[in-house]
Order: sequence, then C-alpha cells, then structure tokens
Amino acid sequence: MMMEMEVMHPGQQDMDLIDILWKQDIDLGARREVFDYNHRQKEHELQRQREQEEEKKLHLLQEQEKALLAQLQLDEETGEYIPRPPPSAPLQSAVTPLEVTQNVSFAEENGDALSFDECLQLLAETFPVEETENTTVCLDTTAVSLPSSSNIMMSPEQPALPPATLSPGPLPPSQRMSPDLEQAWMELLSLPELQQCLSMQMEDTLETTTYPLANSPEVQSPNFTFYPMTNLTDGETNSLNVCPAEFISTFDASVPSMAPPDNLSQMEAKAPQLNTNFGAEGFCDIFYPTAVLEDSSGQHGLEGNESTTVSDIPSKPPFIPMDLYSLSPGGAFDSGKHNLTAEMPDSDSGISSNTSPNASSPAKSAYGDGSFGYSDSDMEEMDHNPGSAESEYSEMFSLNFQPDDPVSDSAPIGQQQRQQGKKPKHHRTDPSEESGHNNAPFTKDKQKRRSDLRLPRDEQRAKALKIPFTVDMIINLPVDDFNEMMSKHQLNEAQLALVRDIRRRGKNKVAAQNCRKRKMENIVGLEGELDSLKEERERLLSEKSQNITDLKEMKQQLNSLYLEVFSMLRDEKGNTYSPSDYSLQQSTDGSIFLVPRIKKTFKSEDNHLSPL
DNA sequence: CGATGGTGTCATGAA
DNA sequence: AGTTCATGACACCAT
Repeated sequence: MMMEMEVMHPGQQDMDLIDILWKQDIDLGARREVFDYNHRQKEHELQRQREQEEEKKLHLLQEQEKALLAQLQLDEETGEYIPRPPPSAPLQSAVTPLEVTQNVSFAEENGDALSFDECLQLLAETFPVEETENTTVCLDTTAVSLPSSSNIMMSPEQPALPPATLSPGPLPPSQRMSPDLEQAWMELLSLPELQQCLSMQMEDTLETTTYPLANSPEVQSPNFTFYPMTNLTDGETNSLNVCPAEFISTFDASVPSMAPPDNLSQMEAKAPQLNTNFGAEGFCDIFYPTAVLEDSSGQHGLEGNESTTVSDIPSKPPFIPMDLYSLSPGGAFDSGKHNLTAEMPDSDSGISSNTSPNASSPAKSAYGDGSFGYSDSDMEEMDHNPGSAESEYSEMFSLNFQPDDPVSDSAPIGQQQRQQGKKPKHHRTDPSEESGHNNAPFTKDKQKRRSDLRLPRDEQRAKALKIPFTVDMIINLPVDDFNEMMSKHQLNEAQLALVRDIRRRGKNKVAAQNCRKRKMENIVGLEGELDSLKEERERLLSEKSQNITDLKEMKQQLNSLYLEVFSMLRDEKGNTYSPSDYSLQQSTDGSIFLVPRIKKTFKSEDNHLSPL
C-alpha cells in the first residue's frame, strides 16, 4: 500500500482527483466540457493508463500484503498485529465477495440519490477497502489534498490502524448523500451484522492502502474536520491520523452544517493527540469527550452521535454495542450520560450512590431541596390525579433509580426532568410514552407497570428526597427506635413530612390489609357459623318431629290404657261405665276418682261421684 | 362496557 | 397530645 502511494505523483493525483470530480459532475451538468475537454481527455487517457499500471502494482502489493497479513493477526485488545501461524480462511472469504462488487461502488457513488440497496452495496464495497480501483481513486483524492501524506499507506506491520478501514467508503456517501441517505447510512451502520462485518473487514484490511483523507476540494467542506489534522502530521503518524480523520470527516459529512466551527476546532486541536495513542480503546476514550463537548455546546445530538460513531466504527467487535448506542436516534446517550455524571456528582447520598444521577436531579429539583416543598398531600394529589405527575415522577424515579439501567441515564430523562419541572402537578402523560426509552418494562404490561411502580412509590419518593432511611425502617421501626433514628438525622420539613406520611401510609396499608384479612376471616367464620346453625336447626327440627311422633304414640297408648281401665270398671249393678259419661281423674294424693262428664253434671254431678 | 375483586389511601374514631 | 389501630369509603386497576 505504501508503495501504492509512493507511486502516485502529484500530477497524476491531481488528475485522478479531477477525474473523480468530473465523474461526479457529469450528473450535474456539462462541466467537463467547459473545463477543457481535450486536455482533460488526454490527461484522462494518460490517467487511465497510469491507473491500470497502478492497479497492477496494487494487485501485486495487495497480494504481498495479504501474504503478510496471513501471517499476522490483529490483537483486538492491544490493536497490535501478532504473528499468526495459519491464515484465517474466514476473513479472506469474507473479503472476497465484497471485493467483487467494488467496481460498482464508485459509479454508484456518483449517483445523486442512492437507494437503500445501493447504500448497502456501497457499504459493502466501502468497507472491504483494500481493492484496487477504490484504492486508486482514494489515493488520488488523497494525493491531491494531501501531497505530503502520500505515504500514508500503512504497512501491515503498523498496528493501530483499524480505523482506516472505513476510509474509502465513508467519503463518497458523506459527500453527496442526501439526508435520507445519511440516515440510511446511519441505520446501516447501526446494524449489528454490518458492524460486525465491518469490524471483521477492518481487521482484515487494516493494512490496506486506502486512506483518502481530505478528498477533493469539494470535499473540503467543514465536514472534514480532520483534514487539517492530517496535514499536521507526517509519515507514520500521518497514517495513524488519517484513519480517524477519515472517519470523522466521513460522518461529519453525513450531517453537514451540523458541526459548528468550534467543534471543528476542538476536533482539530485534539487530533494531534490522537497520534500518540491510537489503540482501539484509546480511540473511543479520546472521542467521547469530544462528543460530550459538542453535545453540551451545540444541542445537535447528531454531532455527538457522529463523533461517537466515528470513534465506534473503527472499533472492533467488542465495541459494537457502543456503536449501537451512539448511533441510536437522538444520540444523546453518551452525551447525556456524561453530562449527568458531570452535573450530578452528588450522588453519594448513600441511598443511591450508585443510582443514576437522574435520581438526584428530579428529586432535587422537584422536592429534594424543599424549594418545591411538596408535602406528601401534594404528592398524593398528584397521585390521584390520573393525568398528573404521580406516575410521571414515580415511573421516572423507578427508572432513574435503577443504577444499572443504561437507558435511565440517557438524555430523555433529562427531558423528563425538564418537563416535570415545568409542570410538576399537571399534565401527566404516560411517562413510558414520554420517556421514549426503556419502555419495555412498562409499556407492554400495564398491570405489571402499575404494580411495579405503585409498590415502591414511597421508596422512590424517599429516594427523591434523599431520606437516609429505608421505607421498611420508616414503617416498621417501633416508635422509640423510629424517633431515635429521626433524631440522628437532620431532616428538613419536606423530608419529615414525607417520612411521617410514609410511616402513616405504610402502617395504614398494613392495617387495611389486616382489616381486610380480618373481615374475610370474619366472613368465613360467620359463614361457618351459619352452616353449623343450619345444621343445628335441622337437627332440632328432626328432633321436634320425632318428639311429636313419640308424643302421639304415647297419647295413643294412654288412650288405650284409659279405655282398658274403664272397661274394667263396674257399678253397683255390675254395669260398665261409659267413657263418654265418666272420666277418670287422679287426685293429689294419688287416689283415683271416677268423675262424671260435665255435660251431664246437671243430671248426676252429686250422685255419681264416687271414689274408686 | 359494566360488574367484580384486589389494593392503596384517606378520614375518622377508638384505644 | 401524639401514636397506633380499625374500619368505612373512595379511587384505581385488572380480570
């Protein structure tokens, strides 16, 4: 590759560049003719010849390099190349198909509007890099803008070049991509598969030439932030710089006009430092701060995105996740994280030292400092207002206080905070919708969400106010211990009120549970009692009926006995007494009398009364 | 869409 | 007087 570059002569490079530009211009108009057609054509022919020669050379070089690479393996951790006994077949195979398509790439890049598929193809073509045609072109452009960097080409032995892999590809898209295409590119880049593919290819093609730094004059738009940087460096360092610069410029270009001059200067200033350490990790480390700065200064989330993207792209598979984050819409993740961390160093409250900074922020802003002085009743007011802040802050906290939740650290929360600050009590939209992040746990299952959120609500509030006790302690501690605990800490009014309310609610909740439990137990008991009473009733009824039966039987027996006794009675004449005219009665002393029936008393009440 | 059940909370009174 | 407990009532949510 180096040889490639060395082969290039300024004049030829110019020609290449012009040719490239011309190719591009064809789509726009007849600039070519205006430009001096004959001369151009001659040069073009010469160029073609040179290019062919160069291609041949490049082929040879590449083959040599491949042979070299086959013996070298990139250590992903150190970014160094280490001797590798057997060449890895997968890598080569992966590269090969891409190489095939490379010829197409340049022509398509010239198109004003690339279809998504084209983008894909372009991508595929772009990142394999090490191919001849592309390389040549890129080199040409590079040569024009960076004559001094003609020896940019890396030797396989030079590690730390992973970023370079992207160089050829990114440029074209950045130069003429429409916003849609840019987005498409971003999406493409955010595809894990692609990222992996890219990473692999990067690894594979680290040694390849193509580092089309600052490209054509056209390209020298502000987007190519690192162009100056590349100029600053020479020789080997140059090669190192080139890669990152390339990437950055590429992605900056994808979002032109987004990068403020300040950022550019910052990037430029940082560029030289990059030379020193360009390991993959160092790369990320270097660029993240930049992203933060950009994000903080300009509110364009894309900037941070881009820078992070740039940093990510060269990274190897281990960094892919970060890529995805950085590429995610809004791109505020990283920046937001950094900002929050910077702004909220006070997360050492002990409660939530590891909790996300957001925890402190909303809490502080809304309640913690007491400026709002939300009494619990206020909170409750919100709670019961189905459109108010309750779920908002509760859910927000539920998110915020999840220390490990990366999403909770993201910028959307900051937005939430702001929103809450604006409308603490009113307009509670569904935070899950509002926050557009980490919705998964909540959006899907309302039931879950509610239970998840309502239960720890007081906990969230306590954290919000930085109350140094656990809700469990607040609720369950005996009065004395509770008072002692409270006396040991200096709590402001809001905190005291919240603690009291938490304790009250907690105890009342338990009481209500007990009450309901008792109520249910009472109901069950009463139901049991009812059953037993019914059984008793049945038993008594049956007993009663039995008694009636027995009584009847006894009466019958008595009657029989009575008649029997009458039948045995005789008067003086030896006649029997009629039971209808007389009855037997027993006196208190046990003696039995034969008493005439009342109806006949007029006749013989005196005469017939006679002891038996 | 209304009925029903579960749960948290508040208000109130009693201990 | 302050706290705790018990309970009716209400609101919200899920089934």
